[in-house]
Amino acid sequence: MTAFRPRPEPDEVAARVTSTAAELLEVLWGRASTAPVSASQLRVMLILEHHEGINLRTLADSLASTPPSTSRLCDRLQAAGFVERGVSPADRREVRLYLSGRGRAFLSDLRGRREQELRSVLDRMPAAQRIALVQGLEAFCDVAAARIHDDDAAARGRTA
Amino acid sequence: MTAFRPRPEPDEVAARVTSTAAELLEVLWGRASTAPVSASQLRVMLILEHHEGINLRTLADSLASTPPSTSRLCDRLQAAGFVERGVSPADRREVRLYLSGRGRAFLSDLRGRREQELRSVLDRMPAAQRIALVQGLEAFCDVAAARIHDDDAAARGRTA
DNA sequence: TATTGTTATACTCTATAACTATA
DNA sequence: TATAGTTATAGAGTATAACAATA
Repeated sequence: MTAFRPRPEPDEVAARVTSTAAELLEVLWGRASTAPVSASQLRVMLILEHHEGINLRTLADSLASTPPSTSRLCDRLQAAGFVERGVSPADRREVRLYLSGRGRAFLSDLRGRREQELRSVLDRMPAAQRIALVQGLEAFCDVAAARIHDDDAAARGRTA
Repeated sequence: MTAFRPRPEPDEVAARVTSTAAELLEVLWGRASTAPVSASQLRVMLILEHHEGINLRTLADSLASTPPSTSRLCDRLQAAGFVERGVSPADRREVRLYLSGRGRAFLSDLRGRREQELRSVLDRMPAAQRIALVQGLEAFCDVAAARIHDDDAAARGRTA
């Protein structure tokens, strides 16, 4: 089906396996309902969780979306009580966005339900492979978080 | 932030780490554009890839969606040339759905771009952890695929 | 004049209800 | 009558363009 590949690189194998695992996880997590929060709203909350007081334009950039769409998303999240708007003391044009207590509680609950789905798989794995998985994923998280952070900083540099 | 947890179980740690890794990956992959295919359309194509000739109702169930929404999704995928509709020989009410050659080519290209994003992380990991990750994820994929397959079969049992 | 955010409008995705065709 | 699929209608998400308020 795919083109001929002589001696696949180790990183290529790793990328293929990780890609497959992620697609399976997407199916698995599709079962842990995020209601009453949509996927888009969830992305907003995940960003707000780590960027207290971010303004609307930066949030739109982080979503790779536009200010009008993001504004409407925040309208509904605010109406639902998961997000709060405030005015910037420095610049009265700017809106400052916060995750409410209810918003944080919701994320915590959702993570609990998703991790339960995960455990149903992890429980059935041989212990040695599970330990290897954790060790590998911890390193993966370190590198991925650093990369995402660096890219965000670079994007701010270009914008500012 | 979270409740007191005496002696966390190994599986709990594994679930938390996997959950974190998945959230990071979601951000990372958000950068590999799926245009001109929406997220919903992509889910349809991923299911059709492994279920040749599935009918519309079963596809809707697999998406945890409804027949009308799924029908419209297929309208657009068909118009774009990624999906084909056929009539069932056994029951003329049923539609049989297929991924077209263009559809398969698109998935292959998307996977290539996503795996490139992944490699940018994997390349920066220590070799030992990368090997551990692959070993762990292979076992994860085996168990997850089996679980998803079992659940699908059980769902068919309840419906039929 | 430039920037931040919102409102106006149009298209996609989603759901429920009503409908057509087949079994 | 029951089932497979589509059409009708309404609400949410998204984008571009036009606008208001502030810098």
